[in-house]
Amino acid sequence: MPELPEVESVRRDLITRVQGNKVTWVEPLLPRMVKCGTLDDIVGVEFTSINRRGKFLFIDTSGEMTVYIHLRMSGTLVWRKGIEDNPSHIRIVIGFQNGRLLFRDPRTLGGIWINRKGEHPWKKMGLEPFDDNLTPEVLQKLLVKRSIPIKTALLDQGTIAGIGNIYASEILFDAKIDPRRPANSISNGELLKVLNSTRTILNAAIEANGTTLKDFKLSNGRGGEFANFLKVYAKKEEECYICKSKIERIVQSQRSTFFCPSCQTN
DNA sequence: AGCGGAACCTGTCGGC
DNA sequence: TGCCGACAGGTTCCGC
Repeated sequence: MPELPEVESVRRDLITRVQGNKVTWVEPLLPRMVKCGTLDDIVGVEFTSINRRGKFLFIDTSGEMTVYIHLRMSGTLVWRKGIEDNPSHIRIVIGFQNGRLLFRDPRTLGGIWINRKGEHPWKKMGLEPFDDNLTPEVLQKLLVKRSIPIKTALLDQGTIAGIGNIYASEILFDAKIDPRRPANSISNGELLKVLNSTRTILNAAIEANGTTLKDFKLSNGRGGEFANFLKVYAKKEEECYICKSKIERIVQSQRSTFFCPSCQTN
């Protein structure tokens, strides 16, 4: 479910809920979602800062451990301050004196890692989209041996961190590039367009608190507003707002891709 | 090394 | 109403 803008929105939201708070109790209702370490190791420590890398949230603590959270497809974090019953599909509970943070995840694909400081759970992670070191030249070097479609390459977290299925389609529409083109056929000038579109779209999506199509919610239960600004994603058979052609849906790497066959011809 | 496809899960929705 | 396949904001693993 959540891509970079959604995770970033969750991060900003969490700062207002749990930054500076001390964990007083934990409850791993679905233990297999604790991917590494044990929740017991964070009882008694303070959450000192809430950070993000790609689609991972990570929380620095006053103790020895860092808490990493990945929401995968259907994860959300829910804040409850009273003693009401939990909503459905709560897998992990992190309790504080003033409330509790609930990791809700119907599909149970998400996870939490309790790692020693500096030991992150990801193997390969590209530069952050807003990193000044991310240039067309860097991208070209990453893609030169890759014959997979550019859309699929954008989903690879080793290319640019944080892009997912919605924004990959939106970015390529904005850059006017055919999602089916081999990644290593994209010129430097076009990679600059991809980069600019990535930044424009992710920025706008963060400002809108992300995209809520169905499940995505912030800890207060509210969704993001960027669905109102999507140009192609989930718009099969609708008219392209620029040229009035019908938006098409194709499948690449077992995922939906949406694009305008007339605007994205290069 | 790079690629395609299956696997991991559960829920929902549309068609017949 | 009920069943069944398609589909869902993601990643990892396995064989070629």
